[in-house]
Amino acid sequence: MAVSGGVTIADLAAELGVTKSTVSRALNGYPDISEVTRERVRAAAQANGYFASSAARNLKRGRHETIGVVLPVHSGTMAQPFLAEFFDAVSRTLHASGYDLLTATARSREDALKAHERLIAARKVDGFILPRTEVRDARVGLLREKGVAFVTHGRTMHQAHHAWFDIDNAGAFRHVVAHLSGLGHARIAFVGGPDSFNFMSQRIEGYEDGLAAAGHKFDRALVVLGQLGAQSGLQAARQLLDIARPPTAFACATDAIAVGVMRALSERGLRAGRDVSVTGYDDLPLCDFIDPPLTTFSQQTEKSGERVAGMLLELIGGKRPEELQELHDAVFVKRASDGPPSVDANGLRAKLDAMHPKPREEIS
Amino acid sequence: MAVSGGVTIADLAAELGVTKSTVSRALNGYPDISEVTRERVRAAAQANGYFASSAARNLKRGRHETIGVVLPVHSGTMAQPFLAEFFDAVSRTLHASGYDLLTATARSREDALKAHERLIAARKVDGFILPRTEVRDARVGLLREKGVAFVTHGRTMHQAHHAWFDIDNAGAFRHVVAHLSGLGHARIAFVGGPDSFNFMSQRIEGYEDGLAAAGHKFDRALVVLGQLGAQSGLQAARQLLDIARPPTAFACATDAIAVGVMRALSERGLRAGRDVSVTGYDDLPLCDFIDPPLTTFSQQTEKSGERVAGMLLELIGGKRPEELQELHDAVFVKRASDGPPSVDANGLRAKLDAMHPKPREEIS
DNA sequence: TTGCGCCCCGAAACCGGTTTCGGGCATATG
DNA sequence: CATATGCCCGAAACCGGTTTCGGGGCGCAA
Repeated sequence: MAVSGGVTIADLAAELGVTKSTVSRALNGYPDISEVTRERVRAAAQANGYFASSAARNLKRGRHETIGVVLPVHSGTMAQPFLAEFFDAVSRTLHASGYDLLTATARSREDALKAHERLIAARKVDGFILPRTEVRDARVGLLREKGVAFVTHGRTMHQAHHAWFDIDNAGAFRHVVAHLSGLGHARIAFVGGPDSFNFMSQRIEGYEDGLAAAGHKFDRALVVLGQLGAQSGLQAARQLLDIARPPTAFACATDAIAVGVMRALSERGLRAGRDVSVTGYDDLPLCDFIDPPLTTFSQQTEKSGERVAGMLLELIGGKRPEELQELHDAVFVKRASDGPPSVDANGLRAKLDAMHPKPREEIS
Repeated sequence: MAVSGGVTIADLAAELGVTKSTVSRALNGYPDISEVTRERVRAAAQANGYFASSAARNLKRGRHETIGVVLPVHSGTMAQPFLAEFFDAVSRTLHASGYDLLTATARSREDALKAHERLIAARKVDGFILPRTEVRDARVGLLREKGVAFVTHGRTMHQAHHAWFDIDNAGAFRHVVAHLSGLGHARIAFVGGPDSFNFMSQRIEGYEDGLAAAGHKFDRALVVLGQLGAQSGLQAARQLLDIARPPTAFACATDAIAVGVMRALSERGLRAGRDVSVTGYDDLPLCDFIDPPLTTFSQQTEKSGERVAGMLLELIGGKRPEELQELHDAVFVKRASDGPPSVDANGLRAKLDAMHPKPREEIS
């Protein structure tokens, strides 16, 4: 029931009356093979469905034509909403160069490190893609030490010394703060997750820069960092609506968080896009269908996947890491969850107090 | 920059003053090695970070300790909402037996077939997991012909002859129809996707059986099969709300579809859980946070992944496919999008006509 | 003391390719 | 006509393991 032994290069050579070396050279495009022989070999290979055993080839070549990605599944199940698209883009790009994708998952940082070490030791991969970087990321230390090729999806503390692809998270949040400020919001909250993630610290940075650019002063009380999921957004928003001068706009670090925030709003009788503004980030497929449709940012995951994979192939091809560093823009997707504030912070406080809504039952 | 050549078995043998064969046997648990030698070898391997090259080992053994899964990314981007969890479960299970997971993506049936053929020919994998089966699935034909081990996630036309893991989709929809009927609904719609998918045809079947069991007659006009995403649900619901006797309950084949349906309802001034009932299937993480929280089914993707991978390992281990066929139950997750009908079909028609709401702008 | 068997381990073949080295043959050159 | 040159291709080593075969040393019985 295992994979049946296909036709080998020796079989093919015997059938053609030549040696293995001739077959190998013909198929691999070596110049010292006559065109007629090459074509004869090609035809026979095609006819017999011959395909070089990757194990045998890799053994000699020292390459494996496989790249690895171990994806962290801790830190919330909503962690990788666009996973399929990203994989698709990566897979297709690698595929075009004859590479395959080996995936593993890790539930903790230690798991992730062990997974990388094992894959390297077993010589199963030629390089890695590192998704979801953290500011100080142990994986880059390990891979640099081992001398293994890798490109990160997101920058790190050591970004100067490795290949990376990143989205301009800071720019996106500068933009959204400017946007909200332009609509008239003076109290803009940031609802995010752990700032150990590089993308999160960048979004916070963009938020702060945006506030400064708009001439608003930073208020520590308006920043809540919980987890990445909706549950965390729900709790954060409840908390933010209870302060003396509540925010009239919520810049959320992820769409999932935004959905949680919107749920907290409806608990209090508020509606995003009318009473207050809510924005997200990710552009989940469902964003367009929730009520109101969520204003957010699109990551262009497809392009990201293509570039990350492409850059890794170039790196393996010999390009220097310093030449392989790309920053792309997130695109703002305007929908209906934002708008001018109906009242200012004090007015919102009064409105909330006036309603005194009976809180709904807790969401488990 | 490629994976640096690690320590080889020859290095280790030289250091220990024994031959490669001794090292190999010691590490692989052969009985004809003295305990002291075995321990000496183990210690040296540990100390030098020796790990057998998988390419070399596989070349001789004919196994690859890798299993493949090519996932279809056509048919809507929402196709695999629980992908990360599933991968995690599969990956961990395989991992525990020393196997790795090779993934590829396919944008069409032909792509998928080609991907399988290539992986087999290159002898990169020992077996496959086939996600998202179709009723007549070309992949099972190919793999059976090639004699490659595989287990499907979902049954097929040829289920008697291969290993499969499936969720009782029909049972779930029998259950939800009984539930809605018990609440008093007499006109229950089914909003689904292409019935070429095996899970879809099973859900339809369960829906029909449920209607029969409840004593309702099947009405072709209440079944709309579009695509799997929210957009399709939106359109289907619009259409269903326009018929003479509209449904008071919508049993949706996926959560994404249900979200689209709920959007159509709010367009017409209706609210799920109060005016009409809506149910989904998948239990997406966001289901709990949309308004109202969506009643749905959970697939227990983690257990699914573990079993699928486990079954494949057993199959490779020599077990017969006929012994590896498991059907599990989906679990009903009751939330707030369902309830007794406020009016019957005629009443709903009248209500809709009375409201004459100005339709909102189209969702792109 | 010799013979026999058992416990360990060394020697070498082998897996299926790639690559280095070298050589035969035809053609160009002196 | 003899030699140099270049085009093709065969022979064999090699990649890093696994596995088969065989044999040395030692204990034990005859």
